[in-house]
Amino acid sequence: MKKARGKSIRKSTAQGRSPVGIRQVAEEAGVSVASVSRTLNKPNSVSIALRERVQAAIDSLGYVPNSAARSLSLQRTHAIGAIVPTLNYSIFARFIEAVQGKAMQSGYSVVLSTCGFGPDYRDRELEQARVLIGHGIEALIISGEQHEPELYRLLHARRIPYTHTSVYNPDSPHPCVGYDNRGAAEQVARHLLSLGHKELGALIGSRASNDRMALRIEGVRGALGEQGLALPESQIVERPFSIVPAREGFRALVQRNPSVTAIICGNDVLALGAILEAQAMGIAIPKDLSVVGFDNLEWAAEITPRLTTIQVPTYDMGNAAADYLIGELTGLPTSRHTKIDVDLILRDSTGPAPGG
Amino acid sequence: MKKARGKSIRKSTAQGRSPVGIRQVAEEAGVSVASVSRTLNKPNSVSIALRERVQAAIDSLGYVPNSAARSLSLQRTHAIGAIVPTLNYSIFARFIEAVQGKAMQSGYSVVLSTCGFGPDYRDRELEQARVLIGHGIEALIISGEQHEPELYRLLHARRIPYTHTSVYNPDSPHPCVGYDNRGAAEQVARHLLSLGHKELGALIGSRASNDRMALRIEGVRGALGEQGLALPESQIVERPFSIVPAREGFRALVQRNPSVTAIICGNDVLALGAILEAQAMGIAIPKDLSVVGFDNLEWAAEITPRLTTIQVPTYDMGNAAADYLIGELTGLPTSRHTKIDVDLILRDSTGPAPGG
DNA sequence: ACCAATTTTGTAACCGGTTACAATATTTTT
DNA sequence: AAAAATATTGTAACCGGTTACAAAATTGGT
Repeated sequence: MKKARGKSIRKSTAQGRSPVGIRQVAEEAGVSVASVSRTLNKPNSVSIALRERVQAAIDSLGYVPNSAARSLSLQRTHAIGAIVPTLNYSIFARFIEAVQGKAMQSGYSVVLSTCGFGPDYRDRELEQARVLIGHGIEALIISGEQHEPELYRLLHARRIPYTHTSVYNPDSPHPCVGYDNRGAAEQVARHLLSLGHKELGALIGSRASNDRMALRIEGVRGALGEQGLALPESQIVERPFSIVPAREGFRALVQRNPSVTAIICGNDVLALGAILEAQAMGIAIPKDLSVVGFDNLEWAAEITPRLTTIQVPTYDMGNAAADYLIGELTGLPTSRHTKIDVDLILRDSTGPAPGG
Repeated sequence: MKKARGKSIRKSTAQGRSPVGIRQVAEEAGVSVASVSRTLNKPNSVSIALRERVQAAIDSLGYVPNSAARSLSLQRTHAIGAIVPTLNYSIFARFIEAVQGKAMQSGYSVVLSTCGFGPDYRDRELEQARVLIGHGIEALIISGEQHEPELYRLLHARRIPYTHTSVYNPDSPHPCVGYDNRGAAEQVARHLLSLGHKELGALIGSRASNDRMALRIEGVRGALGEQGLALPESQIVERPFSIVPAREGFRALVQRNPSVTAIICGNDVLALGAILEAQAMGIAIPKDLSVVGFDNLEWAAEITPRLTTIQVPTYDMGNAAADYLIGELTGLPTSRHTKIDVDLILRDSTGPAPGG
């Protein structure tokens, strides 16, 4: 049963990788494989003469280490996974960019997936997570705080550090890096209340597939409740984060609730849709109606009227999330719950309630 | 010199991975490792009884295959790399989203990097590419057609398939999936010429760090040249792709060249900046001045005036790029140069030249 | 110059999968 | 029922790095 697989005739398929391994380098340099490995990984533990000999061999053979072998041996892949709903919204794009930058600084790569904003986002997320885990990620970033229990089971079973993002919940058993959605929405509502608004409307994303939206509605209701006011479901409209649906949603909302004097939007895109449609309908902002956004996208300060919105330091959040996970992976002290501060930016899209 | 590394006492660090390997599963199920591997990879080659026994063992032990070992053995990582200038511009974000979706369908993961829009983008790109290659990517997507020669050397040495994107150049020795930047710009210029415009301005990104911009200027000059017209450097302004610099650039451009009646912008964000600043300056669009964008971002049809721009099917481009590389990797027939068609969308930001 | 302490280098056993080949079990053919 | 063809299973040698331990070489002290 003994047999020797062709060693001299290496795989030579069209796609064949370079047949230069550490052993070839060792032979070329006339040293042992250990010395080559050491030259690469801790050059100081090796004499200068040997180091130079090895380096020459590496250069002449064009040797490049095999990452899979290295990963297998070290039991480390140096890959971090991230799943966001979409990249097509600049908040997430910027977030990922920050994560990637931080990760790279520490020698990690980012493997990316998106799960969409659909009602099945949890299943899709789980599916993506399986692929990422299958790819060997050492840590995982997920968005929001509603996820399949199976996802957590997978992560725990493999002891993969992870963190929620875009949410801050110090009481959660899960780590998180994010902001206080409820508090931010409260702040928005209080601002409107202070301007004399009593009847609010909300143009948001689907709560069923975006837990941040649900938290923000809670926040609005909390602030209203303090004044004995309420936000009935009929004054809430859920629409996808796109301008056209936002316009249509805005129209439905104000036509159904003519007494509403201010609209809280789930993000700046919805707010933009609201403003555009209001303009088309001849509704003056903020004279007839106030509009508040969320995220403070680049153009929020440039449109007319300039948009009152919540400023989210997405880049900081990405850095913090990456820091947390890398800290966990390298055994550094970390805190499970990181709060990212957001600010209400007052601009021209909010004003006193009409006839207030 | 003989020694046995503890086999019974596996690594048990805090970060230690699950010690369940294929051999443990085999033992639990009372079969050989080959059978376990076969159960996982070609279930049909194994009897039902054995398959069920193995599956039970896998479930009871919570076995998850080690991707590094698999990669090492198969000499495949199933990872594709992608480097884009930034994710913070929806064209690239959508592109990556498409690539990722396609890749996942074929069982590949996407490892992502950004290299920015700075003058040093080539070096940063090379650096990122090194990391990605070190991570074991099997193919690489890069943006545009200007790259460090060293990058190509690296890719060729490892026989890593790659493709340029956002550019279409059938004469290039390099594969590409993209559109004809020169032709698209020609089309834009001809449209303006047909409206009677004779003095054009260009508000674009840095040509030095974005080869697409240079190609488009060539296109504009080509179309103008046919009519004996020209686009002097003084009528070209380069600015970062952000609203604030765009506004400032627009102002500089029109103040320096009062006779310009139409402005071709490098993308829709620059065009938006131009429109906003024009409005602030009391310049009527399109009556006094025509503005054309590029990319047809979501809001281009929604702003006032609706933006005339070039529609780029970014999603298709991402799909095509992924298809090309996966085709290369799996030995399918592919074509080196894939053209993505773009269209000029005529809207309200362009009109007859004033007094024409 | 001689022996101990220290530094440098080499050997070979891992990491956890895949798979060629051999051996055994089952089905089909004669 | 025996022989031949086919299907199933097992053994162990890979993939290409890292590193514990041993051995060799160098340095230092007296």
